[in-house]
Formats: sequence, structure tokens, C-alpha cells
Amino acid sequence: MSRAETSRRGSRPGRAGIRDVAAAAGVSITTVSDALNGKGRLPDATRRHVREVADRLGYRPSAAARTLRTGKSGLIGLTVTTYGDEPFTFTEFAYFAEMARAATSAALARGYALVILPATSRHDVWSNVALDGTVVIDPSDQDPVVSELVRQGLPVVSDGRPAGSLPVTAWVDNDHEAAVLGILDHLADAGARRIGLLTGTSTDTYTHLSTTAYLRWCERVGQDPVYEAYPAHDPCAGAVAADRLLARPDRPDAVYGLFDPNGTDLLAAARRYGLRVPDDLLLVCCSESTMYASTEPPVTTLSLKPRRIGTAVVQLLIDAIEGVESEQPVEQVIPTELIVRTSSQRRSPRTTVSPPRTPDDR
Amino acid sequence: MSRAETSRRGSRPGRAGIRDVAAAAGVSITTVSDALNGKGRLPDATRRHVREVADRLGYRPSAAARTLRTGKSGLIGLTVTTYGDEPFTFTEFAYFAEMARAATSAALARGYALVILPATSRHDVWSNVALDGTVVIDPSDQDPVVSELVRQGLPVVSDGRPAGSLPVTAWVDNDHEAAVLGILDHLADAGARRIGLLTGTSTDTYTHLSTTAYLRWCERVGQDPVYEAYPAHDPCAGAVAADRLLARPDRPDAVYGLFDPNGTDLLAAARRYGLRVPDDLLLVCCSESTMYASTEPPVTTLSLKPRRIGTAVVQLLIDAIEGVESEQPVEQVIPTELIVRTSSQRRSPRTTVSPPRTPDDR
DNA sequence: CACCTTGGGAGGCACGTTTCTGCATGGCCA
DNA sequence: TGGCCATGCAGAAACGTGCCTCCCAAGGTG
Repeated sequence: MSRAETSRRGSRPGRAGIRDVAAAAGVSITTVSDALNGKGRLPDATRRHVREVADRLGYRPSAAARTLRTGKSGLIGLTVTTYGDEPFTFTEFAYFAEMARAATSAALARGYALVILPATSRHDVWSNVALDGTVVIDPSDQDPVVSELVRQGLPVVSDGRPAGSLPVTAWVDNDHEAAVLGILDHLADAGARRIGLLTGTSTDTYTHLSTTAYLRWCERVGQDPVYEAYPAHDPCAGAVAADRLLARPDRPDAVYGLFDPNGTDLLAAARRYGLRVPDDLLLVCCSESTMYASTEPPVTTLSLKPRRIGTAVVQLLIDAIEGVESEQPVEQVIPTELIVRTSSQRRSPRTTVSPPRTPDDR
Repeated sequence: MSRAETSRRGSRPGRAGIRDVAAAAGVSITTVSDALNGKGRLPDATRRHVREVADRLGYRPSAAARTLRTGKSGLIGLTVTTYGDEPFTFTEFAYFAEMARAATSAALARGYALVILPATSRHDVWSNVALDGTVVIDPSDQDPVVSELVRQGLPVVSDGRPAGSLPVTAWVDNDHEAAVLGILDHLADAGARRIGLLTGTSTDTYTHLSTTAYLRWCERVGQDPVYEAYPAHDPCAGAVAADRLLARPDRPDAVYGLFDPNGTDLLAAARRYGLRVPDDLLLVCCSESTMYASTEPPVTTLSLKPRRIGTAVVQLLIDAIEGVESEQPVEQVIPTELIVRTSSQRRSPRTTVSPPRTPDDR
């Protein structure tokens, strides 16, 4: 059977294979492969000729075949823990969305594409996609997905310090304790006498570290802890918890909320109780939303810098995939940023509107 | 060379191939494949035996080989137009994040994974990933990416009515004209005499359709148009444009803002000019953020239902991939939802806080 | 003239599946 | 007893690349 016949039989009308290019250019498959990939010893004339023929035929190399042959797919996974049937929770939404966006950008800039896969996904989805490596967000202790991945020899980089002895390749995280302590000191400096905390009931690392840091700070300065915990994945529960916190007999004169919607919820609750912010109540919450720059009053927020984390995580992962021994340490701590606005400044409240923030370096 | 030798040479220590399973189970490759995929004529005993051996060896079928053989990768692309170097713009961020989340969920529920790819990505990324089909968001007229994809015979479903004669397989969109007209009527009903518009300078379909609908409505009711346009991708420009709109000599007594941050920006501008909302100024903006439920006052928002759109788009795409002739029409119009809050109700303003919204069906 | 080097390119195997085809066996019926 | 069908599996051909090996011709060198 002639080569022309072979190539004609296998391919559907729309798709040209490397064999078709070779036949049309009058060269061998090897030459086509070498010419298009910049390898081998070929004169420029041949290289250009092959490229031109390939363009004319609209040739696109088969990603599946290349992956099978080289063992590299150019795909990295982004694994998130799921609550219910949604890929990510409501409260972490802004953080996760920003982080995923930055990760996508960073991956694309290095020639990789990013696939979002929930940790508890149907098994067939996981085995249907060839991954070169995976980013896991806040993996739980003894996470079965991570173990399985490292068993397959794939690099795994974690957003969030891995609990227990999870064998991740690298990890990136904030210093949550330092962030909470910084905020509590900031509130105390602004005149707070009793600082309350709005926290979550779930057992993830972020909630746990932040809460214990708060409790230790209270112990150190001799304040009774005043906090309300609620299921953070329930968007309605936050408003109720904020209300409960301000309804307590030992009502705090300053509150830090660990989750994104806590700021508006606390503002609304303060209005209901006739509390002026910041005069009667100082407010800080952890959020990535720029809307807090133009609320009444503007609310001081702690940014966890999801964009920097997403970028760093992907860089570490791709370095590991490509065997680059990164100059960066395999454990990176990204500093948080406290964006101080009116809600946490009792002295000399700014009357001017705080300048709009640039979208970069968030 | 014996089969055992063959299988031992090719595979790395960590990964077991189908040949290893066949050898360990004492059957042929065909039998393993049939047993694991539920095909062929095999007694249950053989099937169970093969499955057990495969589990014991930790066998995971190679996605690349399967894709190469079957032509189906189980991956669908989500293509977004880029402004600058980021995958999606700042103003569309909440909409896009929600839409992408819903699309991811819907894809996973049907056994597919979703890859986010910017339209103007480096070409090697596009050719490195095997896609079964693609969702494009708001494709421009004569979009080269779409043409290329349909030339390859891949189904393409569009979020947003395709401009020109773009040969998409199906599309999903809101009725933006009807939405704008509904809002303008709503504001007029609430007592507005001169309604202003905060719009964008870019030429995408959403901005264009909404603005022309506004202009036609003005013509019909005999009102002079009062609008300010600003580059929507610039997060700072919105605040300036909101300020400009309220500083005009023909200051409107009601404003509709086309983009997500317009609500807080307009609220801040109104405070600067001493305008009470809703008494002196009625306010509506298009947003997916639940924060507008607890601003002061709560702001009426138009939701474009990104979750329903993301789900619908993916369903249509997978139906097309799998050759299902969908009962649904290939052109779906998703209704928008006007969430009426205090900012657009001059009569009987609600003093109670509007109930927190459920996260579903947004 | 024999030998080596270097450029230019072809042959063919392997990656790990899926699946088409076909072989053997045994039971059933005419 | 011979044909026939159902059952239970094995062989082997693809799928489309990448790359290792090898071949050939043209010079250069002793």
C-alpha cells in the first residue's frame, strides 16, 4: 500500500496529519517533525518549505499524540476542596477567583493551560485528563488526592501549609498568625478596648490558625475572648452571626471578621444597633473586594494577596515539572497587606475618599 | 522478546500499563480493556478478577493514549477575550467568575473538565491541548479563533449572540434590550423624570446593545439622553465617570450603571454632592454581587444570571459533542432578574433589611 | 586510493490504548 | 454426524507523534 493511500484512509477530511504534510512537501515524517520543532540538522530552505506546506494544509499537531509520545501534556490541575456540589465555597469565592485567575495567567505565560478539578470529583474525570502536575488549595491532613498524585510521581504544590506530613513538592502560604496579630495591634492602637472576632466553624487551616492566634493574643493582653463562629459556607449565617456578636452583653468595640462578606454584614448590624463606625465600633475584615473602598464608611481590609499566591504556586509547580531547581525556596510565605481605611481609624478620620486602588499587585 | 520483558522495559517504576495488568492477571490486553470498560462478552468472574488485579497494581489508564485512540479528550475550552495581559477584565470579573464556576460544575457533572484559554493566547498553548469543543464568551465579529475551531470540525457554543455570520453551533444570551427597557420603566414608575446612564466606551455587544436601547427609550419618551461613557476595563475611571455624571448641570434624578462597581461609585459620588438615595437620586446597577444587599442604602441590581448561562452553554456544547440532538433550541435566551432594593423605590422605602439571598439560581 | 567527517535526510520503533477480526470450544438441533 | 451459533477470549492493527538509528553523498586528508 502506498503512503498516499495510507494517509488518505486514516484521516478525516478536516484534519491533516504529519504524514500528509510529509507527502505534500515531498519529504519524510522525520523531516517534517524536525523542521516544525526546530530540531535536527536541516538547511533553512527545507525548514521554510516544510513550514509553508504545513501552513497551507492547516496542519495542527495532535496534542494527544504528542502527549503520549513525550509524556508531557502541558496541563496542570487546580484542585479545590468542595463544600456541597460546588467547586468552591461562597465565602472563599473572591479569594479563589482571584487566585485562579492569577494562576491561569501565570500558567499560560509559561505555555501551560490550567484545569480546575474538585478534589472529590468523579474518578473518571481525574483519569481522563493527563496532568503534568497539580496545585492543591488548602489540602486536608492525609488528603487522598495528594497521596495518589505523588504516588504517580507527579509534582504537587500546595496553597496553604500542608497539614501533617503531606508529601507536597512545595507550598506557598501567608503568615496568618502574624496577620491576625497585626490587625489586633492595629485596632488596639486605634483605641479598641475589647476586640471581637467573627470566625468560622469549619476546621480548615486558615480558620484554625487565625482563631488560635486571636485567642493567644487575648490571653497575652488579658482580654476575655469575644467571638462568634458560624458555618462560613452558608451565606446567610454570616449576617446572623454579625448581629449576634453586636447583641452580646459584652459587646466589643472593635471587630475583625475572617471572611469576605463580614464587612458589609457588620456594617448593617451596626446600623441596626445605632452604632457609628468608626466612632462606636472599629471594623476590619479579610477581603479581596475593592468595594470596601467606597462603602460608608470605607472598611479596612486585610488582603491575602491571592494574585501573588496564585502566581507563586504555579511558578513553583512548573519549575518542578521542568526539573528546574528553583532559586526560590520550596516554602514561600507571601506577606499580607492591611489596607487601612476609615473604619479602623478613630483619630483623624479621613474625609476624603481613599484613592481607587490599582488592579496590579493585589 | 517475551511480553514481560517488553512491559518491563517501557514503563517507569511508578506507572503500571495495561500490559502489566494483563500479564499479572494472566489474560490478554483485550480482556483487560473490555473488563475495565464494561464491554465485550466476559463472565463476571473474569471481570472481577481483572478489576481486582488492576486495583492492586494501582493501574490508571493513560488519558493521552485513550484520547489518541478514541479522538475524545473529555476537555472543553472556555475562551475569554483579553484586555491587556489578564484573562478577563476587571469589570466583568464577578460575572465571569460566576459563569466560569457554573460552567466548571456543569462540565464536571457530565464527566468533562474545563480549560480556560484566552483568545489571544500563544499559539502553542492552543495546539498543546486536545479539546472536544469550546465555549467562547462574547466573540467579536469574524473572530479568528472561532473560525479556526469550526474549520477543525469542533463544536463552538457562544455566550453572547454572535455578531455577523459567525458560524457557532449554538449560543446563549440575555435579552439586553428588554432588560434595559425594563429598568428604565421601573425607574420612571418610581418617579424618575430624567434618567442617566453610566456606560462604557468599548464596542462589545453588551455595551452597544444596552446603550442603543437607552437612546431609543429616551427618544420614545422624549427625554434628552444624559450619559457618561468611560473605559470599563479601567477600575479607576468608573469613580470619575460617576462623579462627572452627577456634576452635570442637567443632573439626572435616576441613574442606571452598566457595570458592577458603578453602584458603590455612584453611592459615593451621591454622598459627595449631598444627594440622598433614593430620595434625591434613584439608583440601579448591573451586578452579581450580593454586597449590594447590605450597602447603605441597599442597591437595586440587575443580575444577568451568569450561573444559568454558564450551565446552559456547557450543556449545549456537550450535547453537540456527543451528537445528542438537544431538545433545547440552539439559541437560548436567559431571562435577567431585577432585584429591587431600596435605592430604586421612592415610595414606601423598606426599612427592614432585605433578606439574604440564597446562593442558588443566581 | 582508502578513510574519516559532516551535512541532509529516510526508516522504523515506541508511547498505551481501543477495537475489529478471528479462533477455539462446546452445546444444540436436524 | 455435521453444521451452526453462542461464548470466551487472543492477535494485531491502528491513532499521530518524537526520536534513535542508520544510510548516502560530498568533501577533506593521509
